[in-house]
Amino acid sequence: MKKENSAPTMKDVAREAGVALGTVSKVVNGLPVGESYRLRVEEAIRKLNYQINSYAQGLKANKTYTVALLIPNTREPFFGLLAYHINLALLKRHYRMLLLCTDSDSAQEQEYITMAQQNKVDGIIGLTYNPDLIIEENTPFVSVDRSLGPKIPCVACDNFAGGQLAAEKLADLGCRHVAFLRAGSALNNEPNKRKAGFENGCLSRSLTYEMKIINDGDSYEEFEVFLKEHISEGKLAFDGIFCVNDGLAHFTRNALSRLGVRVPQDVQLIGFDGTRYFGNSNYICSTIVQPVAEMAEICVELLFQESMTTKPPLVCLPVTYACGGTTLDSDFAEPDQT
Amino acid sequence: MKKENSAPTMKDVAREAGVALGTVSKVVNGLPVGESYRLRVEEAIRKLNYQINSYAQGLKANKTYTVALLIPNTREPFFGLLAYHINLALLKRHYRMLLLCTDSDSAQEQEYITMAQQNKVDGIIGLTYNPDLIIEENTPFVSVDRSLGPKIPCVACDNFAGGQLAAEKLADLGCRHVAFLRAGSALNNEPNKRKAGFENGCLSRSLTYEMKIINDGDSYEEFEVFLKEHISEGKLAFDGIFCVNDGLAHFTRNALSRLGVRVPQDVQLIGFDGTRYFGNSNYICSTIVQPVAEMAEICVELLFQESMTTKPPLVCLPVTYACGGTTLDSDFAEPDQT
DNA sequence: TGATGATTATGTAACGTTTCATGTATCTTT
DNA sequence: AAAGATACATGAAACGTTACATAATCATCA
Repeated sequence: MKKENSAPTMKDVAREAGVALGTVSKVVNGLPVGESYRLRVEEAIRKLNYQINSYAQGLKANKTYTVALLIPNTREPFFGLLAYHINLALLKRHYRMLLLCTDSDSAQEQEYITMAQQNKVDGIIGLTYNPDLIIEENTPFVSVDRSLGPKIPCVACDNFAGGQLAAEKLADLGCRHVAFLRAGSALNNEPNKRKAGFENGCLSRSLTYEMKIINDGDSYEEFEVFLKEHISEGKLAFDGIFCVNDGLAHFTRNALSRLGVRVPQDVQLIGFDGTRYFGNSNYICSTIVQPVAEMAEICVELLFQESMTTKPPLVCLPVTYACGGTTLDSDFAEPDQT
Repeated sequence: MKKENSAPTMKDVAREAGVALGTVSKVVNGLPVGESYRLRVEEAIRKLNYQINSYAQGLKANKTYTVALLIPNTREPFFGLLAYHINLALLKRHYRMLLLCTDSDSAQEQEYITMAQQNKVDGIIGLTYNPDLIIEENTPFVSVDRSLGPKIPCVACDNFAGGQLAAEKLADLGCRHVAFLRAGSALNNEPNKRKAGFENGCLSRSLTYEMKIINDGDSYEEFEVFLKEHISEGKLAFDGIFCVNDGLAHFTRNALSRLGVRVPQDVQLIGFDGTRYFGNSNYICSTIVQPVAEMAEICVELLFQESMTTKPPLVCLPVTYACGGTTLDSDFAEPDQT
């Protein structure tokens, strides 16, 4: 009767049930308690609609069952996909996830890392391309898609093999002269690996290729100009194009449509990432699929792994190819994982 | 010297600075404190690298500066976009966001609502199509895109006007006979409004139209069959198509490509949602754009608005049209907001 | 029956904050 | 110079939980 509108506490439950505070705690935590006591406490919990206060719990235990995810955004499909799978992997283990979209801003990233520490999160998973970020010593940290030095484990897909696979697929589909398009920060070394793998694949399959690479801040229009320059008498010089990610592939598809080039009839297009529109089908484009669900699982496992010594500095996962309507595949086989 | 590896507390700072506990608290919270004291405390904070423990703070204040977002996933572009903007709106106000992906599972949704209460979040923003969800009384709740009864405020875009706008745009672009495609749960009444608006627009602009509507669980293949049935002598019966969302529009585009129908040359395609691949350009398709950033802002404002009486039961925001390469627009004007 | 031991409930201290009543020092005022 | 007013530092109590030392209960056996 003392408190009017605030939520009931263990003390209230104890009074209601006529038992001691510690007994309620034991019941709530499933520790051994006499049967008659347990029943009375459970009855009182129901009656008062008691909910445990996990912040008091966290204060006492110095453990919060919360992990922070630092990611540029959830708006670009690949990031959204990754955030989703990391969220699932954490919730499965009864961990909560704090989302912190950084917009790839270094200052924001640093601020949010501090914020995460203040929240006493049990760990941080970060997707950041900022090389000189100060990572907290005593908070476990796992990096995704970008190596941040030998002390911090990194989870990524096999970007080199992915580039190679793209070249091989284009060769299998009958291409002879192909193009590689790439945009994005030079700081990020992953696209470089895709490029290297692609070049390697072209060489081994005797494909000739050209490249168009633009820097941060440059306009995508340059790609359209590049493509237009390679059209003569209504015909594109390439019969295959590999784009460094699905977003660029999508842009390229629209550009080709504007230029009157048909996809996949005139030119076949492969992207990278494996982003989709729905659950189990409908890839944005034919693409090299990153095993995002597995990457998320491994991130979480690595984060909770105690001994630093056994943590590998880099986990590199295999990629697969999937048809998404921008290539002339006869098989429309869908890979198993989302 | 007492504690070896645990983080420094206010008590440690007070001892280091030679002041009282309460003084440290005031300095940390920016309350008035004598200049000499402030300097000593700030020095001690730096020296010990003190970080406030926000869980102890939350316990004391019964306020956590945390909001939970319940959303089916962040993988589908529209949800990812919404999550991103809500995250931004909360972080801007120095609130943290707990992400809870529900996969539209009612049991999960209920479980996560309970979880959110236990975390003593200051409010919940939910995107759920579950009509019989038990919403906690004392935790502020705002619904997005779906009305959950008169007691819970809902934020949505003007779906009726959006459908109407789609019809008008197709008419402006020279279409005469168009189609409406729709999939998804019948529980969700928003697509129904889009349909009603579209029909209304077709009537007022003298467009003839056909519809293909499939139910939950039905295969998207049915749309492809429908389209195939409306092709005779290589020509599609429609010169314009309106899809209930961008995902379906994307599927339709691929299906048309398989059927040898060119987009936008042979048929113009408009989706709904305004999802993109990059920040400020590159819509997935020509589309009716939901003002997601504004919706997010209003959700957060409504959540923190004290008096229930002034809370409107439904906030309905205006939509715009944007070209995304699947229509024959002469103007490529981009709307202002992301 | 009374002592012994096993079992289990009890109640207090502690986690790191904030708040508030108390006390001390400095400054005005006449 | 003394007294009242002001300003501000102090330290204890409280938030809701867990853990541990203590106490109470009960059954067993000599």
